[in-house]
Amino acid sequence: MSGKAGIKDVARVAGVSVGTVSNVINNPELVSDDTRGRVRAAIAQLGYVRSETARQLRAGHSRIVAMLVLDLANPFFADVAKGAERTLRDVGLGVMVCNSAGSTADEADYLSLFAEQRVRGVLVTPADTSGRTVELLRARGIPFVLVDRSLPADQGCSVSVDDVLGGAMAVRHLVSSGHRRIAYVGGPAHLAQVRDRFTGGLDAVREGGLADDALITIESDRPDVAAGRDAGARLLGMSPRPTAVFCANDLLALGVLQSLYAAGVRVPHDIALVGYDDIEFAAAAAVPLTSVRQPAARIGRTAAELLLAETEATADDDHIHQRIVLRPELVVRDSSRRAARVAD
Amino acid sequence: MSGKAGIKDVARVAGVSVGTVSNVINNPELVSDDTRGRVRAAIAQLGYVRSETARQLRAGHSRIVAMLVLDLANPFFADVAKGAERTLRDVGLGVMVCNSAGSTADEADYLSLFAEQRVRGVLVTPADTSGRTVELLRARGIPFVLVDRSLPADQGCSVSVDDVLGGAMAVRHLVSSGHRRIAYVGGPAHLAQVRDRFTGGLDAVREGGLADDALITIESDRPDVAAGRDAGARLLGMSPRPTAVFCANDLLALGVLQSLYAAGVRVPHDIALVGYDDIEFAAAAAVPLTSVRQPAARIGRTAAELLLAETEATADDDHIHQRIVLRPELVVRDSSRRAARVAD
DNA sequence: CGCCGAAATTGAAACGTTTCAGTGTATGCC
DNA sequence: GGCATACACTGAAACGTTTCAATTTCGGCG
Repeated sequence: MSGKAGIKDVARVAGVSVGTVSNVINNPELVSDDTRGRVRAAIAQLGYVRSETARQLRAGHSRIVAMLVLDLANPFFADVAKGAERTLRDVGLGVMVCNSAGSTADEADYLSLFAEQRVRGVLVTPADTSGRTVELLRARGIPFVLVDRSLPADQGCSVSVDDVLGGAMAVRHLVSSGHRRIAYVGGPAHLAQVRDRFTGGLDAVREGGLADDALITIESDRPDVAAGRDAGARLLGMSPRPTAVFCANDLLALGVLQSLYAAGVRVPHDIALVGYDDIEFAAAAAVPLTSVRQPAARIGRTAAELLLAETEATADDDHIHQRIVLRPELVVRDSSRRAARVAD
Repeated sequence: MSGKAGIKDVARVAGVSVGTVSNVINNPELVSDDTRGRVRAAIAQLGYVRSETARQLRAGHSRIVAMLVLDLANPFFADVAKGAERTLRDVGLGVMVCNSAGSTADEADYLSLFAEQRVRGVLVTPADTSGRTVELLRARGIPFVLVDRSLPADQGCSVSVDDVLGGAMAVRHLVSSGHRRIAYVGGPAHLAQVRDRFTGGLDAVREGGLADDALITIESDRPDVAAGRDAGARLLGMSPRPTAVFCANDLLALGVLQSLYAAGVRVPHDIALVGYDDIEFAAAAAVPLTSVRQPAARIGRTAAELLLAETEATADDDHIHQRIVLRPELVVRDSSRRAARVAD
């Protein structure tokens, strides 16, 4: 009895036409009080639920925005998703969060699914680095916004964070705390983010009047905790040993911390440590971690707003793509505090 | 040109009827090689993408399964979602992950959205504890499976983990390592999971021939890192001090660890520590954390399978609801190892 | 040579909405 | 009383598929 009632059934029970029922739902002010009451009663009685499917068919597009992230288990993306979700729900759009897990094939599968679903738009952090994903979306005419990646403004909207600035903030903090030998633990070098953060770090070193080799790179092959542990081990073997470490993300920093702790090296007493991303667990580490915060929720919100603007643009050309670059924020915690105190 | 082509356009270009085009897509073996070729060419030429929307309208339900979780940022749910996603994608269903953030109101909103979308089914961890959510789903005839919550088998399918057993495993481990005073740090007592884990712990204590007061409860108001820090502070003030701590989840344990570390109390040398959930960061802690692992991906997979079974049941009564309770697993790491060595 | 059945193809109905040009029906004005 | 006007409501078309009964085509067989 419940899943089956359609607008026609409601119309019959209320003794009106289907058009009137539709108006009661979508334009109540067009209908007389009396009729409206009868129709609402019929709806309640039948347990009628409007079929969004049929509605979409007529409208030509759905009320759903798809979000495709690299890793659902990464707290950063979870926060971005939350931010986007709130904004989109406020305007009545549903959000479908999907996980490409970094796989180009899965990403392509999802893009097909989205096209078939006629989603309203897509928020995406592409796994594919060749630009084919962006190309495909444009070719299919699906509005999209790149998240945590940037794109020349003529090619589409994007929201990213200034990684060069973030790297500079981290290293500037360490330099001004008196550190003169700083290790940079970075994930695979082919990632733009890893390179940008290094570039920023180098800027800060020079700014502080130090030579370039005050910043020593320790390259890790993956950006995770295990790789951080390895990097920590290598760090301990260096001589002279750096007095501070800047990691390209918090997972690496947590790994380094683990190594140092196991070896009895105290943080920040012996070595200061700075991470990147400020994931929830940065504050939860045994030594609360200084980190460069990515404004994750804000990224999500901004991306959602850009997508809405693009969606609402009536003519193709009355929308101007935007490339938004947000500022990160340095959150200083215990892991880098001692040196600061000494320097003061 | 791309987003606009319909099946009729394809039919016109290929010089066949719409029925034939549909057959090429859905039942290729019914169509002659020649025609099939022409139709496929037309599809490619026009960039035709089938409208899942129209398809759903005819079929009466969509190809999407909704998943409603309590907290997307919680790695546990992210893993559950991943497990479910894989299983469902293998049978061609899309997954829409939504986040109720524990809000009953948001949950209700999403349920309405799902009903309007005519989703194929719902995997849900209800924020609502009154059972109204389950009632609503049943009333609307939407197939559902409860995740990480259990339900009498006559009321619906559910997949949960045996929390009493998990608590017992953790405490048994500590008791057999020689601990005689064990603190239990638990979140708000009204949560069934918090109580169950305590019950299991008590079982283990008795089993070990100890008095009930060998397990001392430290109640925290929330299950997060900050609350864990508070609990750690209280723990340090106790006299005589427990030699081991069992926390109702890993976040609490990480908070406790932070307190202990700050106070110079060594883990596991001075105090052994066991968490619950085995989130990714348990292994990443400064002292890798012993924890009771919830088989998150397996929960997701199992729930998806149950939902599929329910969906595929043709008659209402040819499906028997199942209540599946999975076994947790104790993962021993450094945070509880020393005592074990001593006891051996 | 005509008929039959199988294979291939067709064309229209149906799915549940929204939209819109019309049809009534009071109301107010001259 | 006649007429314009606003208002309330109607009914059918359209959205893009799938499905299925009906039709055409064709080779083979009696």
